[in-house]
Amino acid sequence: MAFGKGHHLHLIDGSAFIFRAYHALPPLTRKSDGLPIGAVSGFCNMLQRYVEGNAGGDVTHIAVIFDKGSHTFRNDMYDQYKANREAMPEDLRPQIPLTREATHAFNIACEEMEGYEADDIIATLAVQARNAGGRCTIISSDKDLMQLVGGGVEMFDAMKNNTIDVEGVEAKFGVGPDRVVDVQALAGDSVDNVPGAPGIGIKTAALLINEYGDLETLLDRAEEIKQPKRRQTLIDNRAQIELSKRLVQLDENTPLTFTLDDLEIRDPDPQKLLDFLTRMEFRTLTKRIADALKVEAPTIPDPAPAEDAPQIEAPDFDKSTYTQVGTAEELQTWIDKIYARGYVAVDTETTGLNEMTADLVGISLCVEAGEACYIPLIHKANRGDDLFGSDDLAEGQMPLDDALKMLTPVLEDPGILKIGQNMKYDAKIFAQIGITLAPFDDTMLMSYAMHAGLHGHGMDTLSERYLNHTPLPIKPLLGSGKSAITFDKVPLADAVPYAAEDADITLRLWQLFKPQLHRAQTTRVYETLERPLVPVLAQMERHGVKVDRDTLSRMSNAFAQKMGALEAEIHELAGRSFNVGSPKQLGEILFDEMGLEGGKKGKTGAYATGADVLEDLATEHDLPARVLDWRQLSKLKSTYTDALQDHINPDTGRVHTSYSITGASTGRLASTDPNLQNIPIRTEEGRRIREAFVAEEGKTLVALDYSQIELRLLAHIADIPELKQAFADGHDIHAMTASEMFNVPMDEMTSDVRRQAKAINFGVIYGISGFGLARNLRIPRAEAQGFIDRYFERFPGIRKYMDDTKSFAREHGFVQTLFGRKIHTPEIASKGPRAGFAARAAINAPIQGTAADVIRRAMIRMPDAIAGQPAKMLLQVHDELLFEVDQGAEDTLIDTARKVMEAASDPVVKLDVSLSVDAGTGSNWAEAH
DNA sequence: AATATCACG
DNA sequence: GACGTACGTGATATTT
Repeated sequence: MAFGKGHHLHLIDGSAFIFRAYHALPPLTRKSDGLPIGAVSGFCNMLQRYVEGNAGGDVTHIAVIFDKGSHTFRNDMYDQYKANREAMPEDLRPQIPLTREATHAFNIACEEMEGYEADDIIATLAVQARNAGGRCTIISSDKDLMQLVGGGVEMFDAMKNNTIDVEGVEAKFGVGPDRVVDVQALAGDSVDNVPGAPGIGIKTAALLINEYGDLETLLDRAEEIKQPKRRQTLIDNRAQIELSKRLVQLDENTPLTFTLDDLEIRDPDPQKLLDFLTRMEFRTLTKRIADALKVEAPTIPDPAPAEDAPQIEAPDFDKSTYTQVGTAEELQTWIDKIYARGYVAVDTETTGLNEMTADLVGISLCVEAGEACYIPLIHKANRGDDLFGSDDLAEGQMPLDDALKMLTPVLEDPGILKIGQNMKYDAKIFAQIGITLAPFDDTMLMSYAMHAGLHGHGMDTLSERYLNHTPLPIKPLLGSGKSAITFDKVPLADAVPYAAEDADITLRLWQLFKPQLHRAQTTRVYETLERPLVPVLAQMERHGVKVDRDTLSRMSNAFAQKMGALEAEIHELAGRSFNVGSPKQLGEILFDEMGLEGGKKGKTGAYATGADVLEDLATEHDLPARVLDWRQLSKLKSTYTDALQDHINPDTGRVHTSYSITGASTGRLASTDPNLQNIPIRTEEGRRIREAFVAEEGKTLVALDYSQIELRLLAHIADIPELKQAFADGHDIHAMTASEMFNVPMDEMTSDVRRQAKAINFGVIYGISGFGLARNLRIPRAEAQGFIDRYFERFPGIRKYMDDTKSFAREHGFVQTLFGRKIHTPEIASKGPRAGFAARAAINAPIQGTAADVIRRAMIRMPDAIAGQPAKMLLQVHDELLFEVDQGAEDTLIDTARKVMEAASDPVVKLDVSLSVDAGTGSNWAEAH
């Protein structure tokens, strides 16, 4: 039956798929010969997912459309068309023909045409489909295709998972699809190098087109335009605008050599498809598709090890080879294997995620890829959902004490390397029962040292990316929500494969990463900045900080009262009651019901009601000001005075945070459960929460913080003599900047002027923009830009640093700290606003990252330095360390700790600026700071 | 599960 | 009046 009513054609923009796949994935190579295949892999995955997602839908016809060659009829019209395109990356070029092959392998129509862009073919097909009475969905978010939308044609952005219809086009261009080319002709397109009219963007263009109806009328009647500059632009550039229109206008009459009927959906030939995937050596995808096609997955042989890059031969994952260890004899054979080898991958299973309260349930070991065991210790005989089940232990387990007696010498043997994934967790679990795990390697930290900025470092991510293997999920074992059980209730038949596999994966990752670490020259970072931090953090976390429940509870009550009063007042002012905590309802009250000006809706259609918006409104009305007060109290109560109480450990009376070593790409730590790195300090009311963080009876809290560490490092890294001098002279750096920028003598400096200068100094660290500074300081943009210009004039080295850093990142895909830590910035190569984000992140990363390295070094040296003193390090807050020390021993501690912190960069990095540390003491954190 | 908001350096 | 814009985090409440 010929294509017509009831048929639905899907057209995939092939180039868009390829580029997205290329940029979304790390540079994967085919194992056997090193051929880059990352983009092909991503392309196949996206294709597969797309086909899967539409199975059972109404799609009847499908095709992937590609560009062919770089020369098209548009180049004949205008030789600069797409002339500013960057050359295709070297490792992508060989993958292009493979994506065509992939499309054929999936048995999906694959079309291209010399001299035409993919967009023209798509346009022609879409129009044909529409004229035949059918529907067409274009899978692309390319704005050049938006002119086709309407009358049964729509677009689908597979990345954002949303459909672009006529309304979507109107939201983007301000005109309907039929006038999109007119707007594009005027606005031009920097990506495709379409000139358009200088100084006119989409907003203005839409305005003009809507006023005059269409481009031709507008150009004919250009004389009538009131704004002189705009009028002149249109008159002067008429030819260029008309050329632009011809460039953006898609050719709906491409001479196709096929018809819509040739695009009818076809089942793939399993043999052909699997052949292709096998040839590409896509292990995971081959398996998945074989499963979907209900045929046996072909095996992909591992390549022979090459001379220079030793490959470890690893068998496929096979959970049937994992064993359960239940007797002393069995355990002894494993211990013998460990001693024979000198290393072992270890993983613990516990009753929870909180190491302070979780109990050890079992231990898994792995000595060789595929050879792993699980030693269950306290698994229950019955599942937890059996209310009347006894607490009897399951069969086949060694007594806990016997097992630990045998394993402890191994775990503590200095000659046996223990390999783990996130060893801080296991080390804390073992520390609870008096076992000191050492020495160890940690695959999570190895990945962090090599891949920071590229992806997360959890086991699932690493296994999928580097072993092509999806680990067994824990969810089906534990359940979720109310019916969730702890691991000791998991039947051993399920527990053994799950637990043993984790150890197996860890060992394989270690075998893969260990040699790479050396090749990537990140060993020093791993050995000096990551691994030694683990025992230090484990100690701090286990020690915890004392938090006074009564203080928090009293504050909660006081906040609740104030909030109640404010809420009544707010409802009064609004004229009705509503949920003050709902930004959606608040926005409707403010902008719809009360009619306040300046309501801006975000992409979800809700009004923005952030603090900046409310502060502006506060000059007009009392309600926004009350809401701001209410929000502050609400935040303090829910996040701090209420929630912190729940984190007080009943056994220790202290709060034990958990630091994530790999959470922040720059090298900073992150603190969770609870986050103790964002306890309020900036407002008086919030600062009082720190009064609840107290020293134990007879002890004192000591806080030491680096003074202006990031600016000092900026002075060194960007090599700014004036800044270095100011630090050497002990001048207030923000005041000095203010003095320079605002022409205010130092002795007449007001705190407000200094505050502005401080914003500029920090702005520089963040990759400043006139817009950002203007918004931060609430000053006109031109004025902010003026400040920045003067700043760069005064400190030209700063601009050079920013430019140099950006080009380094573009060339290498990463930036580095003074200590060699690499922070990858893959998005720097992307187009559009993402590149801007990436550039600013690249500017910030060496500074923030070096500061993070410095305090890490101080922390690593601290335990030895203060050994013998009655003092404990409790918390780290990026540039601050908090200690608890016996009363009377404060001065000695401050003396020691300050020396360690100030000398932390020695001897690896010789800084041109000194590091300075401020100290404070008190019975609570508010006083000590 | 996503979004908005706001706490910190 | 092209465009969108400080860097790095985590927790909570509301809404989908």
